[in-house]
Formats: sequence, structure tokens, C-alpha cells
Amino acid sequence: MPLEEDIKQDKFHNDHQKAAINILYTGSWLYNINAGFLKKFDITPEQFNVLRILRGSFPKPMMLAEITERMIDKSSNCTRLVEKLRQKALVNRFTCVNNRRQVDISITDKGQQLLKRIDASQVTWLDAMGKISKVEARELNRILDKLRYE
Amino acid sequence: MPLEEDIKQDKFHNDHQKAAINILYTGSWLYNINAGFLKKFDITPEQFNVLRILRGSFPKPMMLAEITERMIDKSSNCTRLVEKLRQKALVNRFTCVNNRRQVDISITDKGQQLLKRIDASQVTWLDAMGKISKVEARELNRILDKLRYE
DNA sequence: ACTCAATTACTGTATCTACAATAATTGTAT
DNA sequence: ATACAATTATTGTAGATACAGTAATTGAGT
Repeated sequence: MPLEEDIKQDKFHNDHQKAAINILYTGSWLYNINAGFLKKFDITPEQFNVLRILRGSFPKPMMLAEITERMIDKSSNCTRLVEKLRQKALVNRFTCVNNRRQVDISITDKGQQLLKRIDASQVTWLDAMGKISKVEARELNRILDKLRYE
Repeated sequence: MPLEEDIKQDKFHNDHQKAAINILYTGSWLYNINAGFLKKFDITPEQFNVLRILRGSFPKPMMLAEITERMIDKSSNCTRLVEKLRQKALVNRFTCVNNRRQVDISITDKGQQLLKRIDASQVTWLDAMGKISKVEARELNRILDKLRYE
């Protein structure tokens, strides 16, 4: 391989590759902070995420495919994850009357209350994120959004 | 794409909270791209990560605790992960002579060659990361590094 | 030397994930 | 109406992860 091409590619590689690994690494770091924080509430990050999604749609129920589409980790098994939430009475789960293939999921009162309690303790989140300024947080959002832009 | 559209949530509490979820979301997005890419090489992202760590230390071997410390996901079970790599002959694994509690792990020739092959196909990485500029990649690195500082 | 604490790694087990296979229901073309 | 395709969710299962418990070895205090 010609040297100049090698160097060029190498340099291009390094900043971008470092950024990729940085995102993965920081994502995992943050995930663990979040998981530890949520443990007090006996809920996993993905369960928390699904509850927030359902609150966003409330009072309109959502079907599994819609939830999956919005999940952070789309490959989690939504059927079983929702079943866990149902066992804790945090969501309702009814076969849809109009289309018996689909199930309508919605957050319960108990689920709403849990989210409120969690929101109230979100100070911990800010502890983790507080090391960067508001301007930096915005810049970070801008770049990450651009990165995922189709 | 703005995160709000991706996860169909209208409003975030503040820029910091959005940034946190953005990192988690983008991290997962990138993880899945990476996992799909590495599947061709019959290796998982964490195994790839450990191999890179060992290459960084080569020819000096590392013990399990050192590897764990540098892993992206520290809660993975390093013993079993390294055992998988050993089964594929990508690493060596010897009980340390001076301190029989610890095991010395080092990357093999075959492991080095695999990493070379993977590096050579990193074009796919660039497809994913290429939407942001070099300046943005650097800025991203700076902010993420600051976020995790101490 | 002996005991106890610290270090380092391994193991057990319940749970979760990835991904493919299957089932149930609905839509569509003939 | 029937056959076939499309949609939607569930299940099976191999493998991975989380986390606590155990084992082996070394170090330190007496």
C-alpha cells in the first residue's frame, strides 16, 4: 500500500476510531452507573426505558413492535421484558380487540408512580453528567445526532 | 437524526439528561454495528476489545485483573472470556511462576494476524463514523473524556 | 511458625440476550 | 372460498452476563 494513502487512512482512522471506542466505552460506563442507581427501585435500565416509552404514549397503549422500535437496545426480547413489567404490575397487557395478533401495552398507575419516584432522585444522573457544561452537553448531542443521521 | 425522533420522545428534562440518553442510545447503536461487523471474524466485541488490549501490552503479558480494569464492560467474566480466546488459540494463558495466584495472558501470533485482518476491513467502521468530521470526532473525544474524568 | 487478612482467580446459578423457528391472525389475489 | 403472503407475537435454545460465593496463594503481624 502506498505510504501516503496508508498515513491518510491511518490518521482518519484514528480520530474516528477513537471516537467510536470512546462512545462504546462511555456508554458502558454510564450504563453501569444507571443500572446501579436503578437497582434501588428493583428495575433494570431496559425496563426503565420501556416504562418511559409507555409514559410518553400514555394514555394511548402501544403494541410490542412499536415499543421495540423505540427501545435503546432493540434486540432485547420485548415479549419477555414486558412480561416482567406485568408481573410487577407496572404495565397492563391486553390482546387487541380489533387485531388479535397484536397486544396493547400501557403503563399502570403503579408504573407512573414508580417513574415519579425515580425522576425525583435523578440528582444522581446529574452527578454523573455534571462534569461537562451545558454548552458541551448541547455540542455532544449535536454531534451524536449527526452521527446517527440517516 | 435528532434523538427525539429516534426514540419518539418529545421533551427531555434538560440538555444533560438528553446527553446521557444519547450516549446510551448511540453506544448501543454502534455496538450493534460493531457486533455485526465482527461476526464475519467469529469474534464478539468484548473478545475483540480484550485482544486489542493484549496487543497494546505485547510482548508483556497481562494478568486477568489488569485486563478487566481496561475492558469496556468490566462486569464481563474475564476468566471465561479469555478461555474462549484460548480455545480459538488467539491468546496464551500460563500460571505465573512468581505468583501462582495470577495467570499471565498474552496475544498469540494467530491473534495478531486476526487483528491485522480486522484492521484491514475497518472501512465498515468508517461508514458508520464517517458522517462526522475529523474536528467533530476530536471534539466528541474531548467531551467524552472530560465526562468520565475521575 | 502461625494466624488472619488481602489478593487473585475460578465456579455456580439465575437471569438475560441473540437469533432462529414457530404459531396465530389477517390481508390479498384468484 | 381457498391458498398464499404478510404481520405480529411467542417460544426454544445456546451462549453470555451479573453477582455472589469459594478456593488457592501470598503477605503481614505477632
